[in-house]
Amino acid sequence: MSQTIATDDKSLCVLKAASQVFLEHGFNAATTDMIQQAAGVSKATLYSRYPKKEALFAAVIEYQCSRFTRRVQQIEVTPGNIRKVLLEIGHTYLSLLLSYESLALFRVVVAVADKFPHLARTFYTSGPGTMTKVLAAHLEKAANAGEIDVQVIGLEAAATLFTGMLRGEAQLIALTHPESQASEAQIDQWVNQAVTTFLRAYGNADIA
Amino acid sequence: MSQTIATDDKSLCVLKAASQVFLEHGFNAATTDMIQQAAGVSKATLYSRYPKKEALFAAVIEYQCSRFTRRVQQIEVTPGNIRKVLLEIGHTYLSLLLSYESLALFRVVVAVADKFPHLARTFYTSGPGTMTKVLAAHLEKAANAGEIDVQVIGLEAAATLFTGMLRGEAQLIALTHPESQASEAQIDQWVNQAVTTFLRAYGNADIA
DNA sequence: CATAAACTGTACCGATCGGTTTATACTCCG
DNA sequence: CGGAGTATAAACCGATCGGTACAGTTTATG
Repeated sequence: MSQTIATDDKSLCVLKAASQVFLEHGFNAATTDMIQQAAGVSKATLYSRYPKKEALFAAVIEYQCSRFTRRVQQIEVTPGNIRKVLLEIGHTYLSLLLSYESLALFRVVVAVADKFPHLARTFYTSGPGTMTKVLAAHLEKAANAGEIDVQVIGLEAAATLFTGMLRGEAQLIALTHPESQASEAQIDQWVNQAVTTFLRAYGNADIA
Repeated sequence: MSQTIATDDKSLCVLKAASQVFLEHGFNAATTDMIQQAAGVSKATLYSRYPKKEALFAAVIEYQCSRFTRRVQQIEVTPGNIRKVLLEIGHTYLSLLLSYESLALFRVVVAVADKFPHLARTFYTSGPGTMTKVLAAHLEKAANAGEIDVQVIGLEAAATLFTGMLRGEAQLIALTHPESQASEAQIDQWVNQAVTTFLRAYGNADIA
């Protein structure tokens, strides 16, 4: 556990290089030679830090998950009405989700979920789990302010439904069309549709 | 193209065996020996039908996609109000989506999307694309009957938002928790939440 | 400078895998 | 009967990969 987090200059260097290689090629196709070369480090050094390929892979995934969690938690919104808040959160989250690293992490983790169930669960908690919590907190504030009413389904369910709408089509297209990058306008459209729908369902009439 | 579809007894046998092996292990981890053994066929026969591992893989994915499309198109609903229709479609689709084969197909296709962009696009069109079309048709009927009003965003956008809500959390949990199978009650809850939210947003008041 | 530790580059081992070849048997058709 | 075509099991080839061994070089320390 203490060794999964790089405490060393070289360890961190290896971790970053391994992140690149694993995220680009996946677990099987990534070779230790590629990682060693990308890190500018000899094979012996690599194996002195991480005894097996699987251990290095686990460290990489946990590292990337923690980075992702941090970026989700750092999402800040300028105060305003709930529509503006949702638009801002939605745009930031969707942009993050459609970034190369997020998509690659998703691909890799899902691909090896059977082999590393522990990492898959960590990914779920780090990504969607954290986002649900963050969003639920904002929804609660809006509910207390009387801007929305989600009593019918609860805060968390409302949050996951919103992120579901947000993510749904966008992530699917990004995953299955790896050569094309979503435009900013396209992202805005997805966010707008999700926010509009959510507020029509749970926003108070004078806001929607 | 004409050879990607099995016209032969043995070809079909190989295709089915290869489906099992590829869906379970992914492209890299699946070996031609495993496929040959599962098909009860010699290596020479296998290579006489599909010249390379990649060709066999492509045939498998296309085959599975076409099966998936057929199953989506065959979703039939007993006539009734839009809420009942959405509940029924939602339940059927979500059950299909959370089945072992669907999840495995998703995992495999997404994992190799960079290597086989063509297959990834085929998957998108076969799965979510078809579902959107089917659902949009039902929504159109409901709109003509005055049960819903989706003029604000359009039929297709409404359909993708609904499937997004439906799929969102459910598929994510299934993908990252491979050892646990979603219960029927859990599926019902997801469907109910999505339908409720959708109708609160776009259903006419006397129905919601 | 001396010593120990760590690093490097490379060669190597054993295993696996995609794909080919071979030697043999079965089946159909004239 | 006989030959063409196709099936099979099994050995085999070349390449790749995870991991180890090792001889020599750098670096930190006292």
